[in-house]
Amino acid sequence: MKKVTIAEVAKRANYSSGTVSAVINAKNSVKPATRDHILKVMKELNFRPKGVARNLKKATQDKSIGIIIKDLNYPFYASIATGAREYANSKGYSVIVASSESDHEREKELSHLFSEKDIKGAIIAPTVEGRAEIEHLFQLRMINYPFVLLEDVKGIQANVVAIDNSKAIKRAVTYLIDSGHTKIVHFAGPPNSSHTQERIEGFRHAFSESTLAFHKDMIVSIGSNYDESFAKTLEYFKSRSRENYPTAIVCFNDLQALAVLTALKELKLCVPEDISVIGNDDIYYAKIYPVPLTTIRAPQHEIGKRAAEILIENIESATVLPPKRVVLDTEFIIRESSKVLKH
Amino acid sequence: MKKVTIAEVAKRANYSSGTVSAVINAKNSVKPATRDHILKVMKELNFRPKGVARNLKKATQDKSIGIIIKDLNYPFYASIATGAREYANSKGYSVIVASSESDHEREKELSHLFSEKDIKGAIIAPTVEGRAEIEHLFQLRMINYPFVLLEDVKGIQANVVAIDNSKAIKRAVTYLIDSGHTKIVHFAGPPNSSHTQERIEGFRHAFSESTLAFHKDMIVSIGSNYDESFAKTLEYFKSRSRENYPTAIVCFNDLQALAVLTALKELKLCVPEDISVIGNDDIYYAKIYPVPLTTIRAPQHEIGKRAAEILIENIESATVLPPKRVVLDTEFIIRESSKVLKH
DNA sequence: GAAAAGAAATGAACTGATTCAATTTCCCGG
DNA sequence: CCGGGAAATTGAATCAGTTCATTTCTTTTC
Repeated sequence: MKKVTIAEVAKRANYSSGTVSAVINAKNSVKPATRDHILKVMKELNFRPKGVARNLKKATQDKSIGIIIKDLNYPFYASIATGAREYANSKGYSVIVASSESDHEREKELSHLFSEKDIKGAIIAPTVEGRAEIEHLFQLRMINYPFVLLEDVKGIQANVVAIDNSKAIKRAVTYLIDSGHTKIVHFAGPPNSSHTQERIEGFRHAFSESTLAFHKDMIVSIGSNYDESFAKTLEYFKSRSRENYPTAIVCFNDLQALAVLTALKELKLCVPEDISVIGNDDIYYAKIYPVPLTTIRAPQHEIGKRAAEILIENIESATVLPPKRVVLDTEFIIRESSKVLKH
Repeated sequence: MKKVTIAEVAKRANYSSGTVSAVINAKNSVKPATRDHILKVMKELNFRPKGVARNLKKATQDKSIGIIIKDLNYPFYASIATGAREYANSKGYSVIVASSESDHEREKELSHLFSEKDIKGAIIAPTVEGRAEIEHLFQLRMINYPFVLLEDVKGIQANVVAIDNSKAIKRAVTYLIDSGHTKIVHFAGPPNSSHTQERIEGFRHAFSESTLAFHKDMIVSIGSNYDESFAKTLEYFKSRSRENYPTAIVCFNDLQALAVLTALKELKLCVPEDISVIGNDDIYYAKIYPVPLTTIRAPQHEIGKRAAEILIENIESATVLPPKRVVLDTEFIIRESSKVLKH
């Protein structure tokens, strides 16, 4: 199945390529009868003019940026994308989004796709599996392709807009300790995520600055998707006696926290009376939930906006700019899923 | 600021364009010293090879499709996109997503963007504002650009994968009527959406087949975003006496239904004891909610999958295929937010 | 140190559209 | 039926890279 070109259409229709081009571009210099005839031939041959070739000569260059997120369905990323989109749109850029599904290979493919399609730059939530596989980032850098990462990646100095996960969790845990909780556990995320590591670190750090001792049993791996977290929560509580229940759970993220809340309800445990639950991210649905979730708010909108800002600055710069690193503050939001035990 | 071309890099580096090209493409026929030198010049000039030109000659054509949804943050669309992505990926296609924000102009821009970038085809959730502005679809059709719509659009016969909104709502309302509800209202969506109209139609239809009379006060316009729906629900109940409260509310979509549930809680009205609430779509969060939502499930995953299937079939066809129209069934899911009044 | 082999670099042809000055066709008034 | 201006059409140049047969430069070998 060979590609049909404009030349073939022209030959078949007995007109020149210029006229066919005029038809495609809806120029009004073409006689209606000619136009109809050429359109008919185009349809017969299923002629699809190659966008790549069309744009080569075209004067007007479109402006567009891409975002590679890890999960289309997790509202956290959708909000970041929206923040980026709003800023980019205000600067005249279109925005397209793609999901890597936390798959390093797919991330690589997508970043190639973006650069090959002349998407002017990319915001990337990077997935680094095992040892740092970051050739694709160096590849982008080689062709001076502007990009901004949403997490630090070891081994490359690049534009980064991120939050301090460790500090954020530490703050929440310190709050729990200060409010009299002693039996605190962390329901941790997927082991291969750098976020998981940072959050565990923050958890430990809070203990090291308190009078309480950290114990590794306090870290419970509980998966990242809802169903898995729900099941593992049930399992966790069923496998221990009531006096060994924690009084507070710090979750990896809000979706997981919602799963925990639902599981606790099924176990007839009350939140926050029996157990305090703290989430992370402050996704849209965290505050909609009937027991509004105490959580650590990542400024999703702002993250997207700042990333887009830096990206566009790089795109429009005539020279290669030095990498920028922005760490945004999180906000600890106390709602109704946590309670103070003593003062 | 003129575009830096490979020729300039070549001249400045004292090598030929072929060698520079070899460097860009990481061919190993270049002497390391040469390579380093050319890379340095590339960086100095901030040379960004134009993807468009690179791809013109390249043998391997990438495979990719695009999806234009209306809202990145509404899980309904994210699920459709995911369904499409999974199928497309299995066929070797990359998928990119863009949001039109229900803005017809943006939809038009994005569809142009896709075709110009040689994204091989598009799935489009169309926004038709006021009179049918569908030139951009005809534009796509003219260049035989494959696309699939997620709603019927008047005035054009195209590939469509959709659900029967009217029928779906009718079913829910008939259920309510059969379970003894007499005071039923419909909290309708944004007036300019075809979905809103179809759902109102289904609501009326259920009444016309029952012994109950329809009255236009049963249709309450309540916006589409959460905050607006929440506020308007409060307002609705505060502006009438208790004996005029409905016993059942059929909502435009699930997000709205969640807003209604939250508002009712604030009003100290119990669901489903005092009032039954029915949603629409069955978004992910509908079942996570502590009062699991009775709703009408649109097979989001399936919609995306079928759309991608038809799209790819068209992309890979040597001839122009006749339009296909697929209407998928919805499923009425009774959970805990609704109750039967009598039998 | 010359010949052969291998490595590195060249540059013109090529990709598939658009563009636009030049040419041909059409149409209308005299 | 002719002339001239407008309308329609032509086709070669152009866009910015890749490709690859050919040439030039290095090594290696005896």
